[in-house]
Amino acid sequence: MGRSSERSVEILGAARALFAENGFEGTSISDIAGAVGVADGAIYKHFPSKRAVLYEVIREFYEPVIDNASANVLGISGTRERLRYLIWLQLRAFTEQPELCRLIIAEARPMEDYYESKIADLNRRYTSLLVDVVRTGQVEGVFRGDIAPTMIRDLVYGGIEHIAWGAATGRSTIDVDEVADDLTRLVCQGLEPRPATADQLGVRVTRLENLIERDQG
Amino acid sequence: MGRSSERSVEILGAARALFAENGFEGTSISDIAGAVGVADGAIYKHFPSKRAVLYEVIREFYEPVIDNASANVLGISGTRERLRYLIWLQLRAFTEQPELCRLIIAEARPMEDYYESKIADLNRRYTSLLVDVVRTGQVEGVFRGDIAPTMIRDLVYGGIEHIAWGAATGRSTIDVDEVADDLTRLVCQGLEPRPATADQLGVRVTRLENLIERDQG
Amino acid sequence: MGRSSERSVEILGAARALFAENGFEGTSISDIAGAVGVADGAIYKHFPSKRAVLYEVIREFYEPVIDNASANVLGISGTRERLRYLIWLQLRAFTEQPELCRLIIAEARPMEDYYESKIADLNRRYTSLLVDVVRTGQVEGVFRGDIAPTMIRDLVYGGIEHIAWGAATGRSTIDVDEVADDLTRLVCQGLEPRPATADQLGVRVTRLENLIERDQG
Amino acid sequence: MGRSSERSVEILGAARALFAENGFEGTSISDIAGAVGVADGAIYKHFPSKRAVLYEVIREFYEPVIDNASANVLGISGTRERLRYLIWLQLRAFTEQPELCRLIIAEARPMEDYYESKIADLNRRYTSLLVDVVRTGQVEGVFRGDIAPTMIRDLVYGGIEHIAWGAATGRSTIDVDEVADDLTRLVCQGLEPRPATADQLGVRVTRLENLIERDQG
DNA sequence: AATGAATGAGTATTCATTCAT
DNA sequence: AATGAATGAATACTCATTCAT
Repeated sequence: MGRSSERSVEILGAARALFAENGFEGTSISDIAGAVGVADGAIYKHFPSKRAVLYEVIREFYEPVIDNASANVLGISGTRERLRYLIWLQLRAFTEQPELCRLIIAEARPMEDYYESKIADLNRRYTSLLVDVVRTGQVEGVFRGDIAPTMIRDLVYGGIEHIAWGAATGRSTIDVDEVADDLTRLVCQGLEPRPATADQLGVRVTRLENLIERDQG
Repeated sequence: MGRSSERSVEILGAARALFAENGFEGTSISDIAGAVGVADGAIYKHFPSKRAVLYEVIREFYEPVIDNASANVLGISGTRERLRYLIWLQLRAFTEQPELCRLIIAEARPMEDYYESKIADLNRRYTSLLVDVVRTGQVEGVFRGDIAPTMIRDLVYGGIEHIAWGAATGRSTIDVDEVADDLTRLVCQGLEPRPATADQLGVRVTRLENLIERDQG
Repeated sequence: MGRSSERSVEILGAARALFAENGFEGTSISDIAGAVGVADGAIYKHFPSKRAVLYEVIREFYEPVIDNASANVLGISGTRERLRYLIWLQLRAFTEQPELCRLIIAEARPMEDYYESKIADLNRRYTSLLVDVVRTGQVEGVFRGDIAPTMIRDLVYGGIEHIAWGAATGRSTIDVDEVADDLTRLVCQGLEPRPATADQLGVRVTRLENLIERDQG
Repeated sequence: MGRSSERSVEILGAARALFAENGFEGTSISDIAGAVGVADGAIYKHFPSKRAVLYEVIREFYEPVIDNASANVLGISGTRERLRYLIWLQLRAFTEQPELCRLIIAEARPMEDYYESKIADLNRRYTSLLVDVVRTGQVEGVFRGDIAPTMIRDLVYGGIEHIAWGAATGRSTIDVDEVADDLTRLVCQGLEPRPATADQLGVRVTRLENLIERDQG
């Protein structure tokens, strides 16, 4: 495999730095070759296309994160703790490597062949960890069963993306642990199975009263 | 303003259709000029750049939605109902105009000057409606006060984006009303201020018992 | 039509000279643009592709020849004279413009879309003149009717191509009038309808005797 | 000679198949090396260049055909039969191996060094068989002596090329024996030495009568 | 307001050939 | 005989933007 040669490593290193700094479209094969100190054509001895370089850069960064997450999540007991771990992990990844995360979200994901790529596979493997945690929570009765676990997955990862994006672009700052706590508490409480409380019923009664008054007004 | 001339309207109409179909990068000034039936150069009598055309197309679509939302949200009583309305509105926008939403998310947002653009301003105005609702909820005591309203904003809009994206790209289907109900319930319940219930404590006690037993086993 | 602009004329002139000298593959768009004194991209305001330039160069040369041939051949009476005229015309074209003929034969014809191109249409129109002449000769009884006119067309034009090619590449020299006479005489005599002669029968009898002797040997 | 090593044979076999399928330009050294299962550079231990591989592929195919033709033509008695044999042989070659013939005609022949190559030599040796047959016919009085044998060679091989080309590209179909008969008869009759016949004179007299009447009308 | 020709920089990819090992 | 990484030149085509008319 070309993947293991020293030159491939050099190319990926240079590409990673350039992609992070200038984006995928903003980086040419010539830029990468120049940074490595080889001719343009040499890149194609190691990778079949520019996009393959991008995908490999992402994979190299993504895979260990996923392997690590897969291994650790099983060692954590308790649905809530597992959820918090996955939320915290993603927040930390975004906070520590905002450029690579931007690359994945803003450049790789909109590509038309993305959903057939290895990267999308990795992403599915990764996010399915959270789906499994939620599903287990539902089975054990810790979570309500009337909500799709995939919706929770989208809510959590979409939410984290937006929260972290603001921090990554310098428009806000976040404390990873604190945000992880807040999100976990929100989601767990939101998913908590419980009988209707007087409070909750009160809200619904108010709404009905309003509607009725409007009709009569 | 040249923006309101008949020709400008024609240009924006053609651009909107082409951008929606082929994306921003996939549409050339020549394509737009050709669709309108004018020479390439004519576009520049009405808009300073291709990107300005994009931003104007988005603004034209976005602004009425925001004005409508701003007006309506005030006519709705109850924090929960207001929240549900904003969630439902965003889900419907995504479901009915997936191409334009894709344009905003995947093409406009990654642009480097996006956050200084009018579109970002519009977006801020729009999403601040939700921030205000949450803040009001906190003031009124309906919501916990220990969580940043902006975080809720990011969570809700980021979550909706992911949920709707899957539907827009055909990988899943959603029922707008149902999802709006689910999300509203989840967030409201998650934000509900309340002392620990026996139920909730029970769960945590059980967990501790489990951990202790494991240590002793 | 861009075809009529002065710049188009300049481009075609430069392309014609360069194609004739260096061939199609041996000429780049940059070469043509450079010869005209414009930027590379300017070529594409007048022609959609490099191949379109080639086809237009050929058409410009070919069309008048064909129009002229179509008009004149009708003014000539007698099948033999018409045939000789077409043969002579083709020989002269090859002798006077060997490079352009080479371009058509060696570069345009092997192209995969050639048979769907305008050039192939022109060629068909041109060579069908000879088919019509032969067919008329057959109808009038001047030529035998037991041979396909299209085969004669292929024989004559294929033959001329080879004959003239040797001259064009400097490997031989030809006298156009003389060769035209020879070819015309050969083809007309070869197509002459006549009863079997003793000579001819003798040849065939000899062949049969040989075959029989071989079998008995 | 390295040419005869086992590896060389493998290379030529792979190259032949690939050239026939994808053409010379459409086949890369890498393709050939890959098909053989060796590294790219290995090809250059056996052949000095890609073009040399092409020429060798053609030679390997061509030489036996020529040796066979040379041997057989001497075993055939009668100028007409010899001529027919050569015509038939060439038609059959085209019909059975259209791809290799296409390779020679459309790819090898247009190459600039073709006429100095071994292939051109082979071709000359091959086509000179027909020149010799015609010349012998002239010496024996079977053919007119007032026509250059090389012209007959060009006419016959050029004609066959065009006739067979249409069939090879699927635009027509041919029956090899029938076409061989037609061509042989046409050429032999066309070359037949004979005084003007009454028939022939009759045609010419008629034409003159027509011309005179037209002038008087 | 409109034209439309011109710009000119920009770029991924291919491939025959070489050469140190 | 073989490797296979490296070369480096080569190239058609695109397109936002300008500007003389």
